[in-house]
Amino acid sequence: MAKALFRAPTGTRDILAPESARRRRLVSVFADLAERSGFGQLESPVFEDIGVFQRLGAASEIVTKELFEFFDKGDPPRHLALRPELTASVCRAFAEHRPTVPWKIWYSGSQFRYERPQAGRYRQFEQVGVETLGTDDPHADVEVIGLGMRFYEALGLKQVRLLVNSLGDADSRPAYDAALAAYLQGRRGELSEQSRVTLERNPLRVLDSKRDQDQPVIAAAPLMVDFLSGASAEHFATVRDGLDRLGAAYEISPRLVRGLDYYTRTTFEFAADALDTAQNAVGGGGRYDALVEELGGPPTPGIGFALGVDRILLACDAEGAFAAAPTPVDVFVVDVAGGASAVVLCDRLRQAGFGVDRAFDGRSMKAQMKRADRSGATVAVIVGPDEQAEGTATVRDLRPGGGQNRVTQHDLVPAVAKLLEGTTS
RNA sequence: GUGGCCGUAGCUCAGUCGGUUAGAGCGCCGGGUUGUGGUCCCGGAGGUCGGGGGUUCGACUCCCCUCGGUCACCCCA
Repeated sequence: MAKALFRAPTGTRDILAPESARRRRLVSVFADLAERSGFGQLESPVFEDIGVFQRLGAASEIVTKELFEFFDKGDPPRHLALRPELTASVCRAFAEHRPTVPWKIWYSGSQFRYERPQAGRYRQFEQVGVETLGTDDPHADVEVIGLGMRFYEALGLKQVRLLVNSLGDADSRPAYDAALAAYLQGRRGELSEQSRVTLERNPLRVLDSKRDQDQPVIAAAPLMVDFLSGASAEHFATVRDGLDRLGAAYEISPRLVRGLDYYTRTTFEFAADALDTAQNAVGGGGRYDALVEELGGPPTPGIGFALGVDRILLACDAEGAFAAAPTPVDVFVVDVAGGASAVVLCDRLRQAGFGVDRAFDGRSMKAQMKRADRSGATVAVIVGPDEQAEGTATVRDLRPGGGQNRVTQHDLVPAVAKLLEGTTS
């Protein structure tokens, strides 16, 4: 047995059928939902000028150490990076094209982060998402969050929890940051070594720590909700009211921070309780009211989310939802008279709209019938020397107790259609 | 980037205290008389035991390195 010379790079993988079809269906469910909600698709490049992502914030690990970056062959070379997320690309596209607002888009695609892989975490991973730019109406927040919620429902997931928080705006955030930093500095000695480093860089992120040692300090930390400006508090209240009107079950999670530095006001996360791994966030997002401007566009508020396809599928596995299923063909053509007839009959049946497969390499009838059975086909079309000589084909019903009869090749399509009546294909 | 665990057929796994030609199930291929699948029976192919080095008379087994996987921290989808 020859040994494979190469394998998929660390953190990447091949997705074979039927899992690949399942992913395609998932994206299709999302696309339908988004388009029915007035979102149009944006396809943006897989790589961008590295500056697009560096605007995400110097304190984000995503841009400080997780970027796949490279130079192209330009003169001078361009400094580029594979996208680690899509919101920045969306904002760049907005600043570049200046579409009329509100601009509502959805996307799906691969993203890349250089991290150590683990359960639900890959270096190349796929997300679907939506973004609404050009309005800071809290009802836009509700529409976006509600869309995420309905998507999980559409997949059949039951154990997805919605967590919401507000990080405040430019009027409320500085006071909170100062209060939090002061508090954490005061209890610095109780924090883990890593949290002390985080504290210098971005105090808010200390709230994200999962280390046991930090929990007592975090539990007593000042809360953003107590620092919200009037406008921010009102925005948050309207979002919550809207979620209530949708019948959404959600939890206020006052320490929900999220990793991207650009978030303002509303932030939220979808946690899959069926996943007992550390990576149980199957989606997350929030409002980013300054990002477009950061990227050279006009001041433009935005709200959106990204949902992790890989993790959602893991959650589906855990809940037994949205199962992968092989896509069977309708007809299997068995040709034991040289195989030339199968070439023509397959083509004719496919043109008639049926799913059709066949065997190669001149295998025995028994072997080909076995293939036919395993293909999941309902009907086998058999051509042996007799049929070939008289221009006919044997049409066999592969279902238990099914019979067979011989028809002229001219009548093949209607004969197959008759047998397949009532089956879904 | 740091740490724990794990690498034996395509897949899931056995493999004794270090001892002869490394096994099973599933899958795959072929056969069970004249052209017919599923169940059953028989047979076959397929592994330099992740790679390299070391200890030993002898290594799948013990040690080191390396690569890969996995889980956790970190980070986040």
